[in-house]
Parts: sequence; structure tokens; C-alpha cells
Amino acid sequence: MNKLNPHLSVDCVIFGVDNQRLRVLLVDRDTKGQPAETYDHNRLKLPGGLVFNNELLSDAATRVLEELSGMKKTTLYQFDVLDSLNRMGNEADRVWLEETTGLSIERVVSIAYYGIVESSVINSCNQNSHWVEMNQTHNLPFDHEDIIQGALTAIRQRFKRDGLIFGYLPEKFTINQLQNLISVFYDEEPDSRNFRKKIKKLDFIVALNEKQKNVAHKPAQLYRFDPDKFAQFSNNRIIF
Amino acid sequence: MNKLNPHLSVDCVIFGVDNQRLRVLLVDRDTKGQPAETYDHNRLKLPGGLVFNNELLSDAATRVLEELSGMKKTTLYQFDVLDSLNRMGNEADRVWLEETTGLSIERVVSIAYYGIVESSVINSCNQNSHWVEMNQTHNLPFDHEDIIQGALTAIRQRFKRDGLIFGYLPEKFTINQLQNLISVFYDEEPDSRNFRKKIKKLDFIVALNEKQKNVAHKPAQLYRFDPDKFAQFSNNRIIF
DNA sequence: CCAAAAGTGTTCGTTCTACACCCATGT
DNA sequence: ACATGGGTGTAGAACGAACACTTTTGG
Repeated sequence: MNKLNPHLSVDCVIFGVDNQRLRVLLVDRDTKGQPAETYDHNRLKLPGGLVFNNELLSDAATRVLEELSGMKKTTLYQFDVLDSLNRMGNEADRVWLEETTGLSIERVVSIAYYGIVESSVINSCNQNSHWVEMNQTHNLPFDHEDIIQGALTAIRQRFKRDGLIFGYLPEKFTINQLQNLISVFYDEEPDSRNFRKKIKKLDFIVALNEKQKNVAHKPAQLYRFDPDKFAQFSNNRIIF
Repeated sequence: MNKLNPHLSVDCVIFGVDNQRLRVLLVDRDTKGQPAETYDHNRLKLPGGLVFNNELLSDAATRVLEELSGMKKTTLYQFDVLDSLNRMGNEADRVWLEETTGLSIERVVSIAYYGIVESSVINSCNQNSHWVEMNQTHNLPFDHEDIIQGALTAIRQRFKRDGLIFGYLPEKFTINQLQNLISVFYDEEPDSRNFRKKIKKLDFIVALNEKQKNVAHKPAQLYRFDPDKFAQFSNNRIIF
């Protein structure tokens, strides 16, 4: 029972923002100790792998992500099922999978997850992890480039609506941090006066008795996200 | 290669509206010729089954749906992945699956699809098909009751937004038919004056040079849905 | 002439958009 | 004193909600 199922895999698309750019986590295909400098993109892939027969898919995604990147406890959201018959269209990809798993691979259906991480996490991953700027993810194996595009589409539909956006921000954030994050994911640049008015009406964004410190400009008010109040909020509205 | 995969299945939740009630298609578990009068709900299940190794999941869903209900060419939308470890928690369900497939069943991950059909389709299904009113679907095998609830949630999120609602209406429809359909799926009763005003502003709902005939009241203007204009419509807005 | 559904307008409050300047801090 | 980002108000347009009666047809 506790065997890898050669028909089921998971893939994870992890987004992070660094230097105002949207980035995606890729991992090295071979984890056998080349120095990081020799990595090239042909060796990079999405973190993913086969599922154990007695394992939930979401658990498999979390496990595989940690095994490959060192990232722990990441919240993941299922967004797609990849079942094309020529996912293994590139023979080299199939052979690689057979060699690394020791299994005979015919068809693999993959369940795709996305997640978002805070910028602090980006720097605490292991050396196999590479944060590649969105649209710079070329030459990936299998259908990984399609999966990334699908994840971005899915996230654009759910990021605001599901409150997922607050998972990326630090506990205490400024209104501008929130607004910048939206800009990165949606290529929008909302008017800051109108944006602030909207935010003030949302009772799940709570002002703290605290301001920024040591900044070379007027220090900004800090806020926190209240998930309970958010849950009560009349749902399925597009918020920002 | 062309074998049933004992780990992968599809399930279909097909909605139809009949007599102003929202109904779900269930099929008889054993298709071996009992007269319809002796059917009871313990024998009913969602149309679904295992997937061939060389078959796309959506093709499998369409095939299985036709095999079990006689319904053809139904457009289906993937909305969930069922991977709980105790989906076969009821031993009788597992045994039934093993007997009908002749395969040894350990774990089955099921991909769930929904679809909506016009009322005309409801009456053209074969005798295994039963249109059961929503919330009257008791004692279903596996996790089929959960799947139905999930489908309703998914459809409420996508029905309006994705224009899917027009797939249910006849080619030429009246504004009241549209409004009734919304009522059935959402338990809403929008004000007809306001509703009409909204509709008139939507250029993807096109008035025809045609009215109802042979109705015992003022005949209503007929409209059609223009998918191309809908696609251009500024997206991800909640419309009605 | 009756039953049944179709169709129509106005008012009021809310929300959205566009737009420009002063404020608090560190260097 | 200056550079940097933080923070504010108002007017006009668009939108949403509430509300009741007349019209056209078939029977």
C-alpha cells in the first residue's frame, strides 16, 4: 500500500515577490551536488513528484515541496489537473522519471497546486531552489510552462477574493505594501487615494497602534489582517 | 496501454431544471434490466467510472456519461479532485467496484465534472437515468453526496461569471426564462424591473426580431446569447 | 371580460472615478 | 533644505434598490 503510484503526481507553483518582481520557485532536476554556479535552466523544473498510495494529494505536494526546496508548512491550493496524453512527449523527460523513481512510467496525471510565500522565505530555501522571474521560465520539462501560466491565471482569480493575498504580506503591513503586492500580481496601478478609502471601509483590515520606524520619510500606519472578520465578510465579492 | 486505470476515475454531476426545481442526474448502479419501478435510491449513484490509460479525463467523463445515461455531447467542466483515503470507506462500495470492473481496487482518485443540460435533454435519457431533486439525494455510495454539494458550490461561483448559464437556456430565450434560471440556482428573486434594466445594458444579450407565439398572455421578446461579445466583456465581473 | 405574464420610470442613496497638494521623517 | 514616500477631500457620474401600474394576448 505504501508505494509510489506511477500514475499520480503533484506539481507545485510557488510564487514569491522579490525586488518588486513576481518570481516562481524552480528546483534543480538532479539534487546530486553540482555547485550552484553550473546550474542552467535546462536543469530546472517545478517542484513536484509522484504520490504515495496512502497519501493525500495535498500532503504529497507539501512533502515534495519540502524535500526539494527545504520549504516547510507552506499552504497550498489545488488549481488544475494535467492529463494530456503527451505530457511525456519529450522522451528524455520520461526516461529521467523512470530512472529517478525506478518505476515503469506509462501515463502520469498530475494535480497542480499553487502557493505564495513571504519574501523572508525566499532566502531561506536550500541551494536547489531558484527563484526565476515570471516570463523568464524557459526550457522547462514536461508541461511545466503551461502549469505556471495556469497558476497565474488561477491566482489572479482567487488572490483577492479568497484573502490569499494576506498570506504573503508580513503580519504587520502598510497600505502601500498591500497596494504594491496587487500591482505585481495584476499589472494594475490603483489610485492611492481611492485605494485607501476602500481599505478603511474593510473591517477585516485592522489598524494597529503602531507605525513604521527608521524610514527616511513619514512613517506609515501599520495594519493587520483579521481572518475571522474576513470570513464573515459577504463573500464572493471582488474586493479591491 | 488501452486498459482501465484502477487508480483514476471520473464522476459527473449533471444539473437540470424541471418544474422550477433544480435536479441532479443519478443512474442505476446495476444496469441489468430490473423494471424502473423497483429502483430505490440505494441503487442510485452519480454517473462515473474508471478511466482508460490512453484517454483524456474529459473524454472519459463524456464517455461514461453517455454509457450510463444515453446523454450525448454534453459539455463538462472539471471542478474538483476527490482523493480522500477512505472514499471506499464503505466496503460494499469497494466490492461492487471490483466486481463490475474485474480489477483489484486499492485507491481511486476521482476527478469531478459538472454540466448543465436543457430541459429537453432531461426527457431523452435512457431508463437508467433518474432526475432527483436537489437535497433529496440520500444514501448515495462513495462520497457522491459531497461531490454534489461541491458541484453546487462551484456552479454558483462560475455559472454567471463564465456565461455557462446560457448553455442551459434554449437558443432563443426570454428575459424571464433567464431570470427564473438564476432564481433556481441561487435562491434569489431579483426585481424584474431592475433585472431588465441590467440586461438591456449587456450587449452580449441580443434582441431578436421575434416574439413568443401561442402563449396565453402578452408574448415576450426573444433574445440570443452572443459568446464572442461575451468573451470581450470586461471579465471576472459578477454580472447579474 | 378575465387571467397571466410582459413590460415600463423615477427617486434616492451609495459607490466609483478623477484629480493635487501638504505632512513627517532621515540625511 | 531637500528627498522620500505617507496621507488627505471633493465633485460629478454611474450604479443599485425600492417601489406599482399598464399592456397584450388567449381563452
